[in-house]
Amino acid sequence: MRASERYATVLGQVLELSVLMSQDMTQSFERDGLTPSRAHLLWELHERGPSTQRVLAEALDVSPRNVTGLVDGLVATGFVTREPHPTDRRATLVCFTAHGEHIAKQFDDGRDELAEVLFAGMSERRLAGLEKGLGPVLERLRAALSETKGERP
Amino acid sequence: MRASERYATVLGQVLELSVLMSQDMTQSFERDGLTPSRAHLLWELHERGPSTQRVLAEALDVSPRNVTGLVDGLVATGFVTREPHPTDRRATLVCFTAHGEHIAKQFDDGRDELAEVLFAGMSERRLAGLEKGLGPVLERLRAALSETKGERP
DNA sequence: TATTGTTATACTCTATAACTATA
DNA sequence: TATAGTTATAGAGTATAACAATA
Repeated sequence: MRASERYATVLGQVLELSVLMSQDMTQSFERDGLTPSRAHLLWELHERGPSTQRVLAEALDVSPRNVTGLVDGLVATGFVTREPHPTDRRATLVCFTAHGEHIAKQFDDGRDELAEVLFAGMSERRLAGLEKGLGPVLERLRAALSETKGERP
Repeated sequence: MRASERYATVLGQVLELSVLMSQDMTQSFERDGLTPSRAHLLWELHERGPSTQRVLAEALDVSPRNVTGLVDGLVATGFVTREPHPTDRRATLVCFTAHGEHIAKQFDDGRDELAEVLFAGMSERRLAGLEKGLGPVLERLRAALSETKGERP
């Protein structure tokens, strides 16, 4: 098989994988009454602990105004609260409620379950091959994206 | 390395890949003044040739009303036209303009470029490893998704 | 003066339900 | 009666710009 054909085959797999993963993610979020964007915010909050909206806006690469809306929704549905920032009276700290914390922890479990679904019973050799193949692909994709992002300031 | 650790590593790669791919797709679409959803419609139209909105709605897994809006936008920006269906006067055929056709063909080129970015210079062996690793992952993910989809009728 | 978050406004994507014209 | 596409309505996600309170 020629290289260009192999490229097309593997790229097809990568593209399908990307589509299916995003479907899978979306479905898991909906399970808990969350939208994808709100779940993403919860995930970042889980990673960082109580954060200002400014920090969340940067983490999500989204406008501050947008974070206002997402946090509004999460407050209304009982996932997070807005607490006063201890030293900066302009800022608010977004914090988990007990329920929000619980759901966020389930994200970790969901990840483990997904890993089990995808890889259970795969040989160590096959897994290593996958890892070594994906590594350079990711590096190149990261590089390509940061280039094109830098091009438009 | 234990299997569960390997799982976590590879799953991390897969998740990042999925996020980066969707970023890459989004950026390429924007390049031509398109939104992601409209570009997706164009892609399906490119695959199928002139199609009714009903067919597009099913292909995109989206409501007929939504297709009306997407086609409205694409007509307004000169990518497609609505033509009368030759035998069914209820239906309209969505067809490319010359400009739309041209952009849709560029999608194919973009795919080739992306393949080049991701895989150029990779050994045949590494590529084969990647392909053989991704195959079963995709199968399992497809199966998992069709299961959960079937669960909620 | 600069930063945090908000209000104001607008556009895209999405859905369901009711309706028109046709099959 | 069923289907193709529309109007009507609604909600989420996104953005920019102007503004208040605070740093």
